[in-house]
Amino acid sequence: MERAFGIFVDGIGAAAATSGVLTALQGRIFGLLYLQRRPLSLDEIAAELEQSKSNISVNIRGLSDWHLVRRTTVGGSRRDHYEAATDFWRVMQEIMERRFRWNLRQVLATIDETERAIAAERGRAPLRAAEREGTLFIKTRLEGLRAFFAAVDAGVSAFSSGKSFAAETLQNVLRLVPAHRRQPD
Amino acid sequence: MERAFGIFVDGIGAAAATSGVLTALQGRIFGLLYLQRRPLSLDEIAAELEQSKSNISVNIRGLSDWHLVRRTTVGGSRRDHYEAATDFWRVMQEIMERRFRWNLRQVLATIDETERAIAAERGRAPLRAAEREGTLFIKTRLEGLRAFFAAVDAGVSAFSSGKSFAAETLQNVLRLVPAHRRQPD
DNA sequence: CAGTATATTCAGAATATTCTAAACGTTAAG
DNA sequence: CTTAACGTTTAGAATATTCTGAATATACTG
Repeated sequence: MERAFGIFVDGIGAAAATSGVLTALQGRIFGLLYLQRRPLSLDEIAAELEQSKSNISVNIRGLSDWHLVRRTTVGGSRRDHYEAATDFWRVMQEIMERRFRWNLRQVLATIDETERAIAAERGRAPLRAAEREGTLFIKTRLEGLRAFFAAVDAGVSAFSSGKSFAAETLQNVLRLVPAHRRQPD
Repeated sequence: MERAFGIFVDGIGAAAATSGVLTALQGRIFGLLYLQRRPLSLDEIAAELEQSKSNISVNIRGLSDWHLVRRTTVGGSRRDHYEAATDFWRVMQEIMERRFRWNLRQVLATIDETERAIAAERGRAPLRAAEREGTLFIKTRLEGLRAFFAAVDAGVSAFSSGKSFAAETLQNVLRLVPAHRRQPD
């Protein structure tokens, strides 16, 4: 049984490490708790995974943030105990909202900032013909990027609030952008 | 204009850094190329971003892998030149297939391995009653995890091959697992 | 074929991340 | 009120990642 536990804990750890959301240790903590019938204390987790208690403490907070682990209180002990959550749908929603969509909006915000900077710049210097042409190109590019990211954002929003969402919707958005921006390849 | 460029390049770089898919530098390379009307050479990119050519070389390969950048050849020069791709749908498909689904399958493979290890272990030692009960619990947990990840994998597959996909489908999978595994919270 | 222009690989430097152990703060028990 | 049992913060050690410049490989030019 020891062997099987190790395989699971390390396997989930490895998957977590490449997820872009959790660290390897967070994956291992979750793996350990998930196969446990009772909540474990910080010290038990630290001993089992051969890590310092402080490291477990800080990493488990991240897991709680994603609702992958919950803190419970166990009778007869004043230690905090933790158990794995099993509502994976909730976890997924949380990640989509707080990570994925946040990331999409970073891009949208950057596009806005860039356009404001262009407008400010234009006000200052006189505009020659060649420059105006260049600015138009850039604006078109920015709009193309915005269209895509806004569509994905809307799609993720719809999905995570339970609505159906078709890939086609996204692809339609792409069809609306000027042809010169698309490439065959 | 300098100013606006910088904002865009760094903004996309920052977004890329937290995407879990690209590094900050890869984001900046893409940002730079995306606002360019003509392909740039490695040296031009290196100069613009103040990085060594070798670093650009290695990072741009990653961008090509995701189809975010394409290598072209420019008349009159024998340098490789690069331009930003604009088929973001394709990029997304690529990431979903080669990154996201690959990650999901890592988890599914770990579950398989774990179950095989349990079976092997059981063959060796004699099985006491308490142990059999414990094994049942673990198997149930593994099945719950598998159900979720398999459903997400199927969903992503459907989505990226253009079919519609409803969140509901996923949530239905969850409803099928034993009640004791779900938690109110 | 020799020479030059280019991209890539690689060893080690620079930097960022993760981890530990000690210090600190807080709460409960005696 | 004092002490012990915790969890958290923090400074620095350990480790991993990213970046550079030199060495190497590749391919074009004459």
